[in-house]
Amino acid sequence: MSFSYEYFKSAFSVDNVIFGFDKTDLNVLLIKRGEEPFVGDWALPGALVLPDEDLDESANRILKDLTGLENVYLKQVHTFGAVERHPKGRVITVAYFSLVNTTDLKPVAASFAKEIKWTRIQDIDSLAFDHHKIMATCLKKLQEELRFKPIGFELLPEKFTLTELQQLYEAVLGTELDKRNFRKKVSKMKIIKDLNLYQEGVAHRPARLYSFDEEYYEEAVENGVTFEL
Amino acid sequence: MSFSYEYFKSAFSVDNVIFGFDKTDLNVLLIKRGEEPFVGDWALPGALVLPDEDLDESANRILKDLTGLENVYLKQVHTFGAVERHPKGRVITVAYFSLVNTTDLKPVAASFAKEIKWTRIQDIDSLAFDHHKIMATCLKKLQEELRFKPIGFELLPEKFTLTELQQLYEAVLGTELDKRNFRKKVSKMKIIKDLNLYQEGVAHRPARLYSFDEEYYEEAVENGVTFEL
DNA sequence: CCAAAAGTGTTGTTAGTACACCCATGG
DNA sequence: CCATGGGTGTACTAACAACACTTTTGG
Repeated sequence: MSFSYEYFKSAFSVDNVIFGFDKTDLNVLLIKRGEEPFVGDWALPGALVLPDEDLDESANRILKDLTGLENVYLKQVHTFGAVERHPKGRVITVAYFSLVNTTDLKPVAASFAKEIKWTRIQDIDSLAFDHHKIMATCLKKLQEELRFKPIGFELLPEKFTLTELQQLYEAVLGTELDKRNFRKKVSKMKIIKDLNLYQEGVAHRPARLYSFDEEYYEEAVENGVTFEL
Repeated sequence: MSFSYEYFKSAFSVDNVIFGFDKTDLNVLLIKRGEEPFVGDWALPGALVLPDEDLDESANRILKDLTGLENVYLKQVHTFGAVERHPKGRVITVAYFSLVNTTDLKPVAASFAKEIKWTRIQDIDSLAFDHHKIMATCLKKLQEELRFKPIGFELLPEKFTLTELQQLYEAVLGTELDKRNFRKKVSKMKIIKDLNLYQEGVAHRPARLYSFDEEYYEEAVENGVTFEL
């Protein structure tokens, strides 16, 4: 392949906005950069795309390096290619977001990071490169998706209560929701299963536990069940 | 910028699905390729991204070369980066669609094309590279956008009738719509202006002409007025 | 028995859907 | 006067929004 040489020198990267949820807040996994440029600044985890690697694979690799997780909800959002976005040359980056269940999850700083941490979206101020814009774009996309597809379950543990589900929606959408209307709507869709189990050891009436019903879920994600809340 | 050299040889391109509408059908502008690979096959118009060119600029350039048009509705849709998608090397392509009003428009075959033509979407069978998949993805995106944003006007001439608008929605969404309900919905949104003008020279009762009201339109596009039809 | 969160129905309002006839023009 | 598409209203149904009290548990 000669024409890229003749053309110009450039690179592709993938940046991944990894969302997690912890009972009340929506969080993003950030790394502290260990390399120039922007050493010591917080940034989104990302990597150059390998020669024999599809874009989705690359996003999955980043996710696995940091969290050990595979087969997680992953969505390509937008490609950022402003000429000056990388101070050292032309780097076009494809942004993805992923949704992970953070229960029992200990992220580890991979090779390209000095440090790693979950940060509440409302606490993120500035990030390296144009990563703040990338994060904002991915958040907006997540909000849109959540309104029309039942992907919220991806952020929750296997067993969850309806209140947890509602808090998740409230955290992502940044709104308050009516408890009764929320439950009415959720139960009308057929995607959750009542496990006939209850919370234990809580100082109040224990909540029923639910899991989501994969059978209905798949088609609901495809066909975009309206989940306007 | 050294690391791209050390890394691997690759190129970025942009492919543009240019949609037009001609009273009854949704069309896409296709070119007949004048270069290897796939010489003589029909393909989407596309180009390599120039060193000092943003992605959106690149998509605009393709559009201007072929149609002479500028300041047209243009939307980035998805980036395709399968390792084997280009037989001569690694080329990652960013797909855009644009919406153009085809009245008084004569597209010209630019340098990279031997021939150019509007093709009805239902008549497109196979295309070079993975362009059929790209086209299908962009069509799906257009359909989604059209349901929630009033972007259909971009495909129509300045003055249009409500029946033309309805036929456009039917062509894009591939459904039939009820005339009275359609009109009710359109008039509830504040984005079109009655010009108090009528069609001339038609062998039936002449239809009123409308144009869209840019003042309301801008915010409706931003905020995503529900235009579910 | 107190604190804390779980759970549960009804009513009014709004948007959606289905449907059929008369009107204005050119030929 | 005929053919063609333009234009209009109503009744039924389904979804949405607002709202307050009783239940179950741990401490």
